Amino acid sequence: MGLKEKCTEEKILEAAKNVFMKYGFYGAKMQDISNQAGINKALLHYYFRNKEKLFDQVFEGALAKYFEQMLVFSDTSLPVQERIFRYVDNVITFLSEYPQMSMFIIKEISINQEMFYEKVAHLKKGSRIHLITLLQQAMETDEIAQFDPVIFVMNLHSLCAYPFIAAPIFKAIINTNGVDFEDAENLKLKKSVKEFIAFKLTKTNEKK
Amino acid sequence: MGLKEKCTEEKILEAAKNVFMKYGFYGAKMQDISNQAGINKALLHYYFRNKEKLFDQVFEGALAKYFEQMLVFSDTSLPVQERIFRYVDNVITFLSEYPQMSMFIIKEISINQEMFYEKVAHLKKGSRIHLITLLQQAMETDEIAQFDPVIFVMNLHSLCAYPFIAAPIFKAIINTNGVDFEDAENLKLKKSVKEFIAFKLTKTNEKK
DNA sequence: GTCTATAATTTGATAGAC
DNA sequence: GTCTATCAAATTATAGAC
Repeated sequence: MGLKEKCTEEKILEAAKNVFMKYGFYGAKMQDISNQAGINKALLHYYFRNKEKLFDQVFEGALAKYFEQMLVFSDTSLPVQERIFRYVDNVITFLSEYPQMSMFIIKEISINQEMFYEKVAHLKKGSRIHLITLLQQAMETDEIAQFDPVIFVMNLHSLCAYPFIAAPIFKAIINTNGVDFEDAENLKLKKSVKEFIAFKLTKTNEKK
Repeated sequence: MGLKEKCTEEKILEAAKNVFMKYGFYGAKMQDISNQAGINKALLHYYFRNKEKLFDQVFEGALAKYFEQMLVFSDTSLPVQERIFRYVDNVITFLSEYPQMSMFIIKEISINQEMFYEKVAHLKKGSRIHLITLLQQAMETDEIAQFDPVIFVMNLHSLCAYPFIAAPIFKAIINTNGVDFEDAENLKLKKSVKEFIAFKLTKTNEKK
């Protein structure tokens, strides 16, 4: 495969990523994608056969990147809290580069759940440690405090992902109040999330 | 307007709400809506002229309901923390009834931002107290601890809204682990969010 | 008000020249 | 590999009978 060929394919994938992420599968138009890639519409079909296959490639890439962020949970050389801290750093940095990533993945999954189960099964192969399992084990050895791990994981993901999902609405509301929520806020967000983690992992008041 | 007429219009709106929320504007098909409403496709146009106008009605209704949840911030008879607690109860109960609400609103806004600014401007007329303003005032009078109100509001909305947004993906991941995240978890979620609020509002360690 | 039938438009996909 | 021209299918919207 020549250099030019690969270049066109990448231009298409890049454009497809942008358009699919913004508009979703149905909202994205092949014409838009080819325009943004600066090539002819017929070439999309030449390289990817049809819309669905092009979408799949974009979607799988996004999902894989998202799951990649969680590899740090498996780093047994670090204490549990430190692993979670690093995950927070990773995922917030990652999402500030791809702010529409969470929304894209979730929206497409909510429309077509079956698709997801296949892809996840594939990604789980990587023998990674699940955060919930990790927390349960750390509670048994008293490395961390006792709490509901499911709720905690939900809270954690909420704190990290939602600010980017809700950026459009939040910006609109906040900006009308004279405050500005931009990338510079990421540091504050990381700090706040870690504060929450430390609070949950070290507090001693939740023993039912 | 007769009884039967109103009933048809409501059946359409109900069906349109379901279909638009699940599939978004582009993914929703007029045929699906009419099928689900149990009426003929042409009637959609008779009552609402076109797809866009039908969508607008659904969207505005959703947005208004969401903003309605925040009225409790203006209840000056309650202490600040109690207002926020009640908001958490309200919004989580509300979202468990309409779990696709947040996603729907955010997704459509991210596609068409201009639309939103009009609608928000309209909704802000209601002389309601903005939570950020409320927090700032409470900090000045030392009713609550000092912290960044913007990050806090972001955290708060994250903790409440994201679990419902991410329900499809979270269910898929968690369930494969043998755990189940269902409506019964709402109480635990409320408790956890309130714990976070109390922690932020009463802690004394953040003075830079 | 409600339906059937059909027009008009959009859009994904293909054929074939270069 | 890339383009133009065109097809085929899906979908919004309308016309007109009842």
